[in-house]
This record gives sequence, C-alpha cells and structure tokens, in this order.
Amino acid sequence: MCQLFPYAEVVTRWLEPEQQRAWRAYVRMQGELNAHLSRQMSVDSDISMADFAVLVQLTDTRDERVRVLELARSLHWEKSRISHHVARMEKRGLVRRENCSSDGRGSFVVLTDQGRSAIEEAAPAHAETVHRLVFDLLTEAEVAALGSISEKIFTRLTTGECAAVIARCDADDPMEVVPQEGGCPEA
Amino acid sequence: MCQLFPYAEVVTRWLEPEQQRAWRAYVRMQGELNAHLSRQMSVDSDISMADFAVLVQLTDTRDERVRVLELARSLHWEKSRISHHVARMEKRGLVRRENCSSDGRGSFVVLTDQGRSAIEEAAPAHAETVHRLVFDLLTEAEVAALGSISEKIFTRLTTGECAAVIARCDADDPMEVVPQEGGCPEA
DNA sequence: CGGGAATAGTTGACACATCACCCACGTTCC
DNA sequence: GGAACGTGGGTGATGTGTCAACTATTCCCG
Repeated sequence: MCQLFPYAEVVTRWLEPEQQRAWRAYVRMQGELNAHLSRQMSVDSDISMADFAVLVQLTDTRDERVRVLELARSLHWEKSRISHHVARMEKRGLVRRENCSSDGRGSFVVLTDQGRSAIEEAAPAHAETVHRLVFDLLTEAEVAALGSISEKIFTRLTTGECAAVIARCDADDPMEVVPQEGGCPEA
Repeated sequence: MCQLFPYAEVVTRWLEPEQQRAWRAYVRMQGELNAHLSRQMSVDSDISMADFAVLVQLTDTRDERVRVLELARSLHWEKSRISHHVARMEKRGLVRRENCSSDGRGSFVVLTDQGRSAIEEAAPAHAETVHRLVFDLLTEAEVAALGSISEKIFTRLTTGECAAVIARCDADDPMEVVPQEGGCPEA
C-alpha cells in the first residue's frame, strides 16, 4: 500500500543514460563481488559468509553468547533464517544452543571453541580479500563517496515507509536502527 | 582494532577506520537494497528479480530468443543455474525451449507472449523503485562516483587472477593462486 | 486468579544456487 | 570410420533463504 503510488503512475520515470550506466555497473559489480567473497571465504576456511557474520556477532559480545532475536536484529535477518542457520551451524559444532533461564521462551546461541578457531582462522584472509578486491583500487575520496552513498541509501531503506515493510522483528524506535559506532566490526 | 584475533597481526592487513566504516555501510546497504528490490518486484508483479534479468536479456535480442550459454555469459550465471531457472520459468509459461537446428546440442530460450507481458508489466514499477531508493537520493557527482567505483571493482573481478577463479575451473592452467584443496578439483 | 494478546523461537514446504556428474553432439586427426 | 577430446546443456543432491503456520511462554488487564 505505502509502496505503490497508484495515482501518480501516468508516466514511467525510466533511468537517464548516466543513471542507467551507473546502475548496471553497480548491479553487476555487487553480484560478482558477493560471489567472489563467498567463494574466497570457503576456499580460505571451512565457513561461509553467513557463518562468518554470525560468528562475528558472537565474538563481539563479552560472553560469546547472544539471544536469537538480538542476532536477527543486528544481522537484519529474519528470525527463521537465524533458526535454520544456527541449526546447521550447531550440527557442524560451530555454536551450541542454551536455554535462557530468565525467559522460558528464549534461547542463547553460544560460541564453541571450534567456532572461535574457525573465525580466527577466517578473519585475516577475509580482510585481505576485501583489501585486494576493493580498497586497493580506490582513492580516499572514493572510499568516502562509497561510504556516504551507502549510508544515504541504507537510511532510506530503513526509515519511513520502506522500513515498515522490512520491520517484522524490529525495535519500536526507528532511529535506533542505525547505531553510530560499534565495537570490532565485521571484516 | 580487532584485538580479538591477536596472533595474526603481523601478516594481516586489517581495514583502516575509514575503510571499515565505508565497508560496513556498503555491505549493509547492499544487503538491504537487494532484499527490498526483490520484495518490491514480487509485490508489483508476478516475477522475481532473477526472472526479470532473464526476460530483459530476451527482450534485448531481435528474435526474442537466445542460446542458453549466451544467456549464461551475459548474466554471469552458471549454466546449470540457467538450466534450472529456465525450467521453472517454462513451467510458469514465461519462456519456452526450442531446439537449435544448426547445432544439435544447443537449445534456445524463447520469450512467450505471457513472458513479454510479464516484463512489460514489471519494468515501469521496477524503474520507479530504483529511482525512489537510489537515484532520488544522489547528486550527479555521486551517480558518477557510484558508476566508476563499480566499474573499477568489476573490472578487477573479471580480469587477471580473479577471473581465473570465476571462470569455470576447467581452465587448463594449474595455478598457485588457489591453495590446493578448495579450488579446482580435476581428474 | 483467568483469559486473551504479544513475544521468542521452531518447523515444514517451497524457491533458489551450487556442485559434481552425466549425456549428446561436434571436431580433429589418424 | 572411429577414438579422443572439447562443448552445449541437463539432472539430482545438498545447502541455503523465505513465507506461513505452529508451539510455548510471558505480559497485560480486568
């Protein structure tokens, strides 16, 4: 409903040639980059990008344990995705589940020793890959531009009408969605 | 920076703070944007982003038919992905297969009337979405920057060593780029 | 206290991507 | 003609993401 503009759709706004070029370049780049990062991660280590993301969240907390829903929020994943993925990671010994004593519904995802060594092994290679594929190519100005462009679009996506569609497991405060600076970030 | 991985500090190039910020912003933006575009596409029409990509390639050719491998190359998809996806699209009536008379091995993917109306219905809304989520937010300079950054990275990914990993592992040259186990299982 | 409503998390069905392997056809060279 | 090899394309198993429906617990309010 909020997504459609039924009354304003008389003439289509096609992309301008320069926008077209930029958009196609972005789409292709993003697809290739994702594919390459995933492939490189599984070559360098025994985990996937998704595993890595989960493990980063776990190592970021003091207890190396985190509630499932908090995981979902910080990763912007659906709760069922978390549930499935954690089940698979548990089967491989990277994490384990523990019941939450203070809330009978909840459960924790806990880092195992095997999970810790997995991410410690994977992280340096991943950082090196990101350097090689991205930052070695860009000037400081371009890095800044990439950051601000990304933040603009991300903010657009996570506030206002757009956020309403995304928000299923979201906090009530829309401003809280973009925390300013975290601890040791991913990558 | 990342005091969690203490033993690797000598060989590892961690990201600088500015790079860190830009990278995190990019990763999150790109994830959200993909999700939103997909969701919006299926809200506005009966096809997915992947369907859309295939249909665009088909409508771009004069005959509205294209060989499977050419489709794979222009989309940068694996051939088996094309095969599976075309099978599903065929089941839904969006395309059909035809044998290639000049090469008994080959086959064409052909746009159907239903496929044509599907993309004609989907395209304007998609263009509008891209405007709304991206280009309405960016200055001309930012559009240009996005394009050139994307092209740089894309070029890096599709030339040299990187391309070798991407290009099927049936490349004849045994290289040292990929550490033994993960790379190109031959034999 | 009791009975909804909200919350935390799981499960199953399905769509999709990847991998390894397969088959059919074409080319080359003998 | 036919073996060897490359190429175009398909198939099935498996891992992954999404949606809808479900269970179990907690919260809220009379």
